[in-house]
Amino acid sequence: MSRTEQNGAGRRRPPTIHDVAREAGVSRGTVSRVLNGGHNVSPAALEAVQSAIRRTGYTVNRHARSLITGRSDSVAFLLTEPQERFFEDPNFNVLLRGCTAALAAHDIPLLLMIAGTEAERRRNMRYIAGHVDGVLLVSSHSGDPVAAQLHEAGVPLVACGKPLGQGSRVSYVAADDRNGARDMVRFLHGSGRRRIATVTGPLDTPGGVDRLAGYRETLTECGLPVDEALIVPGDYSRAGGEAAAALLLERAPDVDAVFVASDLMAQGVLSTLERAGRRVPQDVAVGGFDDSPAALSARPELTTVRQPWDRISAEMVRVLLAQIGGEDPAAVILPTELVRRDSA
Amino acid sequence: MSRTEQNGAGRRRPPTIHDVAREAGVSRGTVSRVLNGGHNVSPAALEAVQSAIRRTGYTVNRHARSLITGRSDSVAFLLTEPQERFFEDPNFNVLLRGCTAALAAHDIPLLLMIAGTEAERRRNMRYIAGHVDGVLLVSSHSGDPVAAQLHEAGVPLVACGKPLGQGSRVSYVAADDRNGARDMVRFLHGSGRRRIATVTGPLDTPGGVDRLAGYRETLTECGLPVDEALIVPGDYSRAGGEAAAALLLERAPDVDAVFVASDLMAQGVLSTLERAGRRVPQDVAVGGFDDSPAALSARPELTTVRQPWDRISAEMVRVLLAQIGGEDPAAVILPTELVRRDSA
DNA sequence: AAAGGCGCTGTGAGCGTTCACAGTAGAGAA
DNA sequence: TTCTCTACTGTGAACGCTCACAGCGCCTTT
Repeated sequence: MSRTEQNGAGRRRPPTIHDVAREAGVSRGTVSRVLNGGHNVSPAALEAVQSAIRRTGYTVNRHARSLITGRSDSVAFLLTEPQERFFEDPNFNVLLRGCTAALAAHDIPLLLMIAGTEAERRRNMRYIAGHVDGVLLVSSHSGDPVAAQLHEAGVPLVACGKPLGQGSRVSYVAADDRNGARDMVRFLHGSGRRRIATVTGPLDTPGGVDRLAGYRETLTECGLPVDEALIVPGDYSRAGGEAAAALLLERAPDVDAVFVASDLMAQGVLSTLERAGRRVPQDVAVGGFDDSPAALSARPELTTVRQPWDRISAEMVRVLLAQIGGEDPAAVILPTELVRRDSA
Repeated sequence: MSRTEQNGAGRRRPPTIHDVAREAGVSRGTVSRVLNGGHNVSPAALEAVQSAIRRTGYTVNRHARSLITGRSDSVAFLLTEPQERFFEDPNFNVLLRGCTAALAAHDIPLLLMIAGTEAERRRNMRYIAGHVDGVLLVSSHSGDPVAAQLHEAGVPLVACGKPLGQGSRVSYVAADDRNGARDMVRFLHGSGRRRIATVTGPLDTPGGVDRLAGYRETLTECGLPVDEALIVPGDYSRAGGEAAAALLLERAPDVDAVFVASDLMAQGVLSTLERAGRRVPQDVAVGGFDDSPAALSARPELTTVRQPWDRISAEMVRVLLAQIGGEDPAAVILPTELVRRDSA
């Protein structure tokens, strides 16, 4: 009966550190020490407290703890992309999942915040300052002032992808876009292609810039001329890929390979090429970038450059936690990998 | 100089309710009343406090508030699907975005928790009890005990999709799967198809069961026999769709339409059909379900049944907040809509 | 034998709020 | 005038935790 009243549907107030202390026959202080690493606690007391915790089903009240420590033991995942891209891009799923899991291993919950509109951005900024220990930032457009604002406010911060524009020392983790692009172009060249075009990403994103740079360099390196007619701007979207391919076919009908800066755009390119009667890969080879699920759902399946999203998320969390712990900002660049399938 | 020290990079401790009270020339109590609705506060005091808040840049310390109120003013989005589905299914993005936005409007942050493994599940359960005001649950498999556990623990809870199996009164929001399926089958029949097959979802999910039920009913209603050879089980994955279609062609080569219980599976069906030399929609009409981005990236573009994800997320949040506010659990079923494209 | 150090323990204070209560002043009713 | 009621205001006491400090034995050293 009293048991039922304590644990049953009655929703009794949860046990506190006092209850545990009484149950274990020690003081609050000792329980607290056990909770925070167990230093300077005798083996007997340690055992007594741990057993009492188990018996009472005690869980630390994080609000009370945060109130005094000033830490919140939580982290925000902040997305400042316009929402469309979030929907379309399957990479975010992987990234989000990875970050959640990596944080969970440290018992740190992830707060998801999306700042599409200006109002949302303001709200999130207000929330973050003082309510969150650090921020995992996903925002590639250089016009985005969020990174600078957070950095200035002294909030520990790790960006996914190199924050373009500002020279300020903010941490980031990124795939090696430039070398990934080089691998792909080198591969296309190696398979005999000579009129290699590219559909770029937005040129106000580091990915867009670096992949294009890799493309240019490799062409020169291979002794091919860099023909500006073969360089078509894209926006990472499927529709953008379709339009870019149409423009490309018009400007350079003799194209025999396209390096597309994202898989989603590559899908669009494939679709335009098909409608134009070009066979892939026989007439035109198509190389993507990301190795997202879109690469597998494309027909033919995409030869692409794999971004190591699992490692990226793990590194982002590692760097962020280190920074929260007082270490200096850091930049991490992770290698990509060429994945051969059917489109090139 | 003193200003700089207070607001600059020095990271002074943030203003508290005391600072605001002093600045406004009132007491803590009055400031608190302003913060919580402003009842029983004179216009003069209200104005003074609001101005003081603006001048000091005060933000309420949610930890302190939570400590005394017992509320956390946060909500968990709990995903107990095995991770693969989360990655593949573009619907989750829309749902997640919708929930985040709807909660943000109430200034409530969303904690993302993923419980793929048993360890993760235990950790999350421990966290949820006492740290979160309510849970938005995404988990369709009936074997999942999480819903029951949470409900028993008295945690306000809204499931996405009807929790199968347990009769317990837990809130949920779902699309009208049965009627959606009926609309599609009726449409296929109306366009002259007579050998209408179906690839089902997993039959331990409510969506799988109800869509199949709608299929069966409508066939009978249209005076068509229900041929068990035309009913092939699927698993909501693209690969599952490919396999199901292969099996179907073997069992019933004369099939002239397929109602597929998800767009992703429909992509797989399309791909198998193409390889088998069947033209879509001329030889075989294909209808999907979800109207996810996958429907648009399919070739031909999928005729499908649109699930109102934006409304689903909004309703989930509404029902959850109502329940946190003390109202009774509720079930909400939202209508679907047939979207005509090229595959049927 | 006294002094010093070390390992362990308990205690008080305080983190920033909200809530219940008590108190004040002014308006209206008797 | 006096009383009551209402609208507003201020004050102490929590909420559950961590942290700094002081105290107490006990072992080692001089």
